[in-house]
Amino acid sequence: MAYRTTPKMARRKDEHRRKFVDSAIRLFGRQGYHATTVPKIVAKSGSSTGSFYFYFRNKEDVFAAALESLGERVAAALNEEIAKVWENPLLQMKAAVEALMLFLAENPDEARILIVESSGLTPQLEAVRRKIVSSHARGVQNALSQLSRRLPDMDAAVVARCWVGAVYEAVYHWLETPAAERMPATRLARAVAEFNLRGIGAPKEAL
Amino acid sequence: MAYRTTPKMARRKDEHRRKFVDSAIRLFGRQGYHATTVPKIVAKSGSSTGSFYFYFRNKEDVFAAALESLGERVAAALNEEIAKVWENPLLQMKAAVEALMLFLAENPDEARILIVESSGLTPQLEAVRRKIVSSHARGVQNALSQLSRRLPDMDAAVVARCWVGAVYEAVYHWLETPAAERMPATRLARAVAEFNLRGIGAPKEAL
Amino acid sequence: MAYRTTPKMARRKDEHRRKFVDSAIRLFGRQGYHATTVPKIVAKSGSSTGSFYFYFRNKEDVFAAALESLGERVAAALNEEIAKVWENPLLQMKAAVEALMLFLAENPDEARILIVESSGLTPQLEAVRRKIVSSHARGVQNALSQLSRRLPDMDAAVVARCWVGAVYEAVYHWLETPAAERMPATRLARAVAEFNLRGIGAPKEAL
Amino acid sequence: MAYRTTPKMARRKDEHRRKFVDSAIRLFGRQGYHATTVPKIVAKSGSSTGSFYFYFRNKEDVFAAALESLGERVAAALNEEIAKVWENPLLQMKAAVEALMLFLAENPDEARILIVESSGLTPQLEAVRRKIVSSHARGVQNALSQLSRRLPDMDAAVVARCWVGAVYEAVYHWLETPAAERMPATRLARAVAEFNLRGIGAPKEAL
DNA sequence: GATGAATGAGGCTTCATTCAT
DNA sequence: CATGAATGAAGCCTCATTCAT
Repeated sequence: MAYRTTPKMARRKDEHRRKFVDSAIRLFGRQGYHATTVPKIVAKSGSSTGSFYFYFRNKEDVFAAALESLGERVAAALNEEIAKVWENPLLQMKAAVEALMLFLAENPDEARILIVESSGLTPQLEAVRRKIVSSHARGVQNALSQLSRRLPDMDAAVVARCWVGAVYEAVYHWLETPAAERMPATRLARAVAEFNLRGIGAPKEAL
Repeated sequence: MAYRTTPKMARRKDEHRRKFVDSAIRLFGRQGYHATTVPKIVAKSGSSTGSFYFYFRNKEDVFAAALESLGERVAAALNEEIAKVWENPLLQMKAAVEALMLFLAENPDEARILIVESSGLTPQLEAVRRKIVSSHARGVQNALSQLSRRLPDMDAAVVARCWVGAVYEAVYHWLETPAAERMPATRLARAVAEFNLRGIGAPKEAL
Repeated sequence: MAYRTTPKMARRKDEHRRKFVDSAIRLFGRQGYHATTVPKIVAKSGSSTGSFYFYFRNKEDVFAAALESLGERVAAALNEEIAKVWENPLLQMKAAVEALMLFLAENPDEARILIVESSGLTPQLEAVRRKIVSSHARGVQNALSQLSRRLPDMDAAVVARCWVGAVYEAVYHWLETPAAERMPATRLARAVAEFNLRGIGAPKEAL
Repeated sequence: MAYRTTPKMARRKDEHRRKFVDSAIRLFGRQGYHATTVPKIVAKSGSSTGSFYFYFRNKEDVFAAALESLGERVAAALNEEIAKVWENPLLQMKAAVEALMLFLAENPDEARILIVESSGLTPQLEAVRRKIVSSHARGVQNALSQLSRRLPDMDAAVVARCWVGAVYEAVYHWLETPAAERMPATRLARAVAEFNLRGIGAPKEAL
């Protein structure tokens, strides 16, 4: 009678699904959305077409899953660093830039997906991407609002976008540079953080 | 008799080719690289498949042509504005941001091609794109080097990337915003210019 | 201990199987053979794929079961009505047409399966279908043979087919007509019965 | 300049398209709609997938084309025979049944498509089928209306359906019968014609 | 007996590109 | 030079069926 879903089965299912997402991240990050075909994801996962479509509605759906998984990890990395300096908004902002940059520098596939591959796709995916990017921008906007007395008058939304754009482009360029010619990631992170802090008009001591 | 090509014929040929490039820009800008098919370009150009492949090696080739055409127009727009304030590097930088932003805001198809659609493509195309983006960054870097005595020590290359990234992301977000909710392009341009100038440590008077 | 199957279990088993057949009839009747997928039948039955394949060899097998179930019900309906007028072959034929038509009109899913959905399938299924249709035709043929003296010379087998074809096509067309524009089923039944009786050369009084 | 479409090219195009339709009729008639795959049609046509989709929007589209081609041929066959007896509606009806039956008996693939394969498909195809079948039914209805004074009161639309249904089922059954056991097609045609004429109440002399 | 995850063959379709006219 | 019909590789996805639990 009714061998219902055992916990063991559930775990296997989760792992199977995660295997797909992981393979997808690797492929999307390296070959891009369009060059990554479902058969490739399936092959890399060591699974079957049928299973793929058991777990995902379609290719777009895995991409969304990849993006979400990635978003969670970025958020976790950011929050951890920000929490360490909770008492000071300026330090938070600096920590945020640096944490984000380091995460992206250390996870190039994820970085490419977030920065270049997830634009210009379907509205669905744009929405997922926007959720992630906006959460970065919003973090900046929040911090800015707490600092408003001490900072020059600015259009917070625009500034937040500049802030994010500076990070993304810097990382992207860094990733495109042959590894041998790259500066250390930490130095890159610091430079971008300084640019951004100056951009929002932070006092020199904060740098 | 039998001279091969009259000047008139050459002009006609150029026009034919240009028609393809123009159609391609409109389509790539609105539908993206992959959604834009060769048949669509041909149809919009009122020409034929055969002619298309007479003028371009393949689809990638029109995209490159579109990108180059676009790059020239951006450069022209930038140079014109920069030339007006040639005596002052800081003013030049401000003029550059504003000119670039206005150009992109007024040419959304071109903007989308440059910012979002040309990522994740073949190395060939990435190279063309990078050439354009880098030319912007290089302009910034040059200006910076002239100012170095008056500005804080910075990693000029990184700063230049931040600078470009801020512009692109701000425009991108602006373009994605429904037209009814957008701020005026000029205000956006000024806000970004200020962010960037502050980012490079320009004195307050320069803003 | 260890008797294998109690009567109660057997009943449960039957019910389980019948649930599948009923769901299948609904789906085959409304969506057709090919549009009806095994997962759909399973879902509608509130059961599981595994169980489905325990009770049926394959999809074709449920369809056959559906067809057979349907055949039995049609036969029962016919026999009941025919029995009421057992003494008079002409009345029997009239009763048969009317009973068949009313059954089909009242059971549109069954009608569609019998008339339209079961064509163009495998030889196996065609055989099952033909068995049912032929049983109708045979009934007609039998009745005809009893009447042969009073009726014009005819090819009984052909006439029987015409008889059945007239019924099916009339019902089919009636079912395809939007409910609002349909004539009452009883009137349809009478009209077809008259056509058929005239067709076999029945005297006017019999109509 | 401008080697526009020559007549020769146009003819080739027509022939290419017709080759597809012919192959499709053979396959649809023998294997049915679902068992007939696009690859099979392509193979039988000795052409290529690309060409197929150049001439037809999709599989449904060839089926419609096949149905239409078939409809035209049936109509032509009917009209020819009917024209020979234009002065007498009853003779017309008889001629119509016989012509239709002979056409179907001589073109079994077409017959199967019309009678069994074209039901229960998409609304689009149903519409095409209905157009053909209705043209038969309408022919009957018209003839009936001219005879109404001399015939018993009947529901003309229903009678027309019965008429068509009788023809179809009789032919279908005849086609399913092994060739060795079949009666001659002409005898079948006459038997069905008589059934139908009696069905509409034609006087004995007309048979 | 029951469950539902897993499989993979194969269908439909698109589109970049070639080539005869 | 121009035209557009022709090609076929390859992608996405469905679904009947199996099998471990």
